[in-house]
Amino acid sequence: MTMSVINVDQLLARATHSRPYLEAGAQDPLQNTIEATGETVSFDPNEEIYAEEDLSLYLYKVRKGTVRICRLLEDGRRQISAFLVPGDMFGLELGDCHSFSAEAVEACEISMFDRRGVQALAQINNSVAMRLWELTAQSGRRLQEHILLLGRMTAKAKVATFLLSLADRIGVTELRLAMARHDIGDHLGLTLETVSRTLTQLENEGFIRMRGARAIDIMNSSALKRLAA
Amino acid sequence: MTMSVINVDQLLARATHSRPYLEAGAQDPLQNTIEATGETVSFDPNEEIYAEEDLSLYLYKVRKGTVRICRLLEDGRRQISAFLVPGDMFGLELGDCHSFSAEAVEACEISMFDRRGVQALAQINNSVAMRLWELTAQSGRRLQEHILLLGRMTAKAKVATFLLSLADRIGVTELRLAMARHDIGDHLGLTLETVSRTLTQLENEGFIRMRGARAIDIMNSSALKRLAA
DNA sequence: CGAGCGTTTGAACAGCGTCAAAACAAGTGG
DNA sequence: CCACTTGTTTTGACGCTGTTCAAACGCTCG
Repeated sequence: MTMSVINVDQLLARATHSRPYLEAGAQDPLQNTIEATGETVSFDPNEEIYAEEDLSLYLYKVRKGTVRICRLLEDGRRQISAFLVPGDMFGLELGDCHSFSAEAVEACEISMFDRRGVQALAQINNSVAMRLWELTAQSGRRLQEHILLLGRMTAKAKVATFLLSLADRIGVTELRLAMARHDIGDHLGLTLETVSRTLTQLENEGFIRMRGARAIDIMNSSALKRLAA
Repeated sequence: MTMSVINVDQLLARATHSRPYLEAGAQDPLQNTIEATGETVSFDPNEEIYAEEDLSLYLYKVRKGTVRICRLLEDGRRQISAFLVPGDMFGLELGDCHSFSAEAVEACEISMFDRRGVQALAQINNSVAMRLWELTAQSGRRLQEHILLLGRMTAKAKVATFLLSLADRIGVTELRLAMARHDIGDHLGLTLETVSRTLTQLENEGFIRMRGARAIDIMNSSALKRLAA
């Protein structure tokens, strides 16, 4: 990974300039001001973007590829709280340190914005502050949904929900999974073996079709939804 | 439950007045401006504060008692994503509708603030906007921790973690549980029977002592922490 | 072609859920 | 003050879902 650091003053300057434009009705001030300053950086598969306890220096946006947000326990257990796909932002946390790590699942391109610059911008530009809140609130809602899944669903319902939400977020029913069974298991609170068994079961029952382990076609979306409930 | 509605203009007026004060270094603008306008309301045990899909009209703060945030599935399964204790705020969500319901676990006193007023205030007062973001970010971090618990912990570790976090948030090692075994189970992704069995097991092993079902003393906090990990 | 992962599949096991009953607590009315 | 009711908690027996351990299979890439 290589990158050049973004200048805070530059950010603030852009913010000031963009103000009249924003007041004229721009939809996403964060898009318009900050994103333009972001430096896009490449990460290799399984490369760490930041670790737990790392200083929180940047706000990130996925351009290409898939990112996982993880917590690790000493004995090797891992929980992936979310997968992020192009368009998703991450890295915005309370305090100066990350409480979770972020890793590239596959080769990724990720835009990085100076966190302090963004926060300074939020101080003077209310639309930016509101947008930051929206981002955080949206991720909160997803976490709530995931809590329901982890706490109250069977393996079958978990996998079905996972496939559907992935299809929904990407916008296609022919999925190419970027992540290994192991990653899916650590996301759904299952072992990789259970994920594998459940997928073959879903295939045998006609809900999905697999063209190789990573390419999954959803054959009957509404029937899958019934499983997921 | 009875209450009088809060006036938006009143809120905005207070916000304007409080500005010089805030700029002089107030710690929590939300505290100083909005909270002063809140109407405190009483709820009975198990009374619903708001339902899923209800219009999101207020921002709430727990004064006394305990609140649970729930999701329900058609077949009766329930997931409690959080318990809230005095000092916690809730009800702040993306969009105009709630995606979760909130219920009083025991008799509660809760302050309510007009949501639109708060948001209007956030538009003109940046400290308020930042505070709203902090609230959301903090609840997000708790949700992440809970995801780790649900996905990767055994029943024993779940219950141990629950007791410790409750003790930590209340600030005492002699707990009086406001909620039933059933509520705890729906929070930890367990059945009420498993919660009960696990508690008696923890008592037999000397980690806790029970003086009646709802009064639990943590005898060995550091040993309990080791279980929780 | 062979080495190294990732995936699938199998068999045995265990943790937790389910069902059922009993013990307990708290409130109600006689 | 006691009998009765209702809801919560505990305890037991049993079974199922998902884990663990192990082996075979199949990609992908030197």
